[in-house]
Amino acid sequence: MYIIQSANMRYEPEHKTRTRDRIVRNAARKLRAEGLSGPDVAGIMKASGLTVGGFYKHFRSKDELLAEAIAQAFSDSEKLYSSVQTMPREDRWKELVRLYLSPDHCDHPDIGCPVAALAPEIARAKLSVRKRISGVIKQHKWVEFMPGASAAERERNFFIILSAMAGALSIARVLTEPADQERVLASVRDHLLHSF
Amino acid sequence: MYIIQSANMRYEPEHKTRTRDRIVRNAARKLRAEGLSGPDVAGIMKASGLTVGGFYKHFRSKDELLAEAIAQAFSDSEKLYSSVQTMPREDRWKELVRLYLSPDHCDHPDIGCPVAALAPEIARAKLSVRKRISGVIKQHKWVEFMPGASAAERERNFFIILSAMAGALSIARVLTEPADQERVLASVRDHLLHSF
DNA sequence: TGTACATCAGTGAACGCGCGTTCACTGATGTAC
DNA sequence: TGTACATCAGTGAACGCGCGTTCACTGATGTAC
Repeated sequence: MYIIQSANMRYEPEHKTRTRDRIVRNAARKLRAEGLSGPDVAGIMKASGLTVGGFYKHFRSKDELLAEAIAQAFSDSEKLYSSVQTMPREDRWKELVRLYLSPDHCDHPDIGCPVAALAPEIARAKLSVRKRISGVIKQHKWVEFMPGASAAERERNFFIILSAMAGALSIARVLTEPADQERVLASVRDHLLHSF
Repeated sequence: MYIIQSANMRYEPEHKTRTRDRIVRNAARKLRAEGLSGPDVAGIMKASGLTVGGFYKHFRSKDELLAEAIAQAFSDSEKLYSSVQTMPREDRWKELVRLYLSPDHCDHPDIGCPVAALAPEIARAKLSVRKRISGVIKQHKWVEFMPGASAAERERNFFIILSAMAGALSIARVLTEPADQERVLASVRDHLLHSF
């Protein structure tokens, strides 16, 4: 047996990992802004302060990056509204609804919910990607602070609330008039806040 | 002034119009199945029984076709559930919800609702496309048989119901397990049917 | 009635550009001896 | 201490393929005279 000395590196040992992570995070943003077929490899590398050629030192293909970037977008957005953790338990989902259906979220898809930004495109992705994201959705962190007495009820309400919110945001983003966007967001917001 | 005789044509006068229409309808289906950047010009023409070269006798660019095909998808799907017209007025929206949130609709995006299939991609399209579709959504035929006493209330309920349905369908289509898909669809279906 | 010519939807090969991927190279840092 | 060589993240030019677009052509049908 040989012990591989991880010596002779001109960067710290975590350097490459951090670079890779930076590429994934930039891709996760670009995806939500431009869609699954929007960003190109050169652009993603440039946004990460690198040049094209180095890409394949980190990923086997663009597809491999996309799969990771989609998952990254979910884990970004799961944590996005961690501010609701400071509220009384039974009010958390209401604050989440208000934040999700805000004009601010509507205007910033790149750092927002990937369901609202990408769901139909993910539905058309390779089976392996859909499987991974199926798991992410079913284990979603938001489920735990949904309204409902049982776990089953909280899961049903999670599906209902996420569907309504993501649908509303997708539709609002199609509309060109800010006043129309707000009518959609407000209708769904009021409905959800009075429904549970 | 010259009177242009529309003589010397080897096809009936409506021939070219019908061909163009066929291309648009095929594109409208392919779009919903494969996304806005999915179908290629050659494939759309082939699906219409033609070859690539002829495309530019009908459209100035692929972009021009896409804009029309998106609008076509909306008008297809507006009429899709005309079967509900035979029901008592106040039950129509309920039947629409049942049909929209059916496994059948989930399995056939190509002939289904373009909001569920394309909304986030349309949101990223050119302003002219978004404007056109904004109009289509605000004038949507489904508004008239939504629950609600006033026009304003029916519009709010249209936004709520469409958001929830389109969101649910988009999410269900991401999920790989049919049983999970049905849990999402059923949760939202039950919620909507008991909410108004 | 026949011949020359115009029209035009449709054909399919060719062109050119964008973009994913490859590859020879760089330069900084390490080890061997 | 110095010289030769290995390692490896990153560079940027080049390659090649897919696809939107162009273009010369076809062939069926009409008109002119």
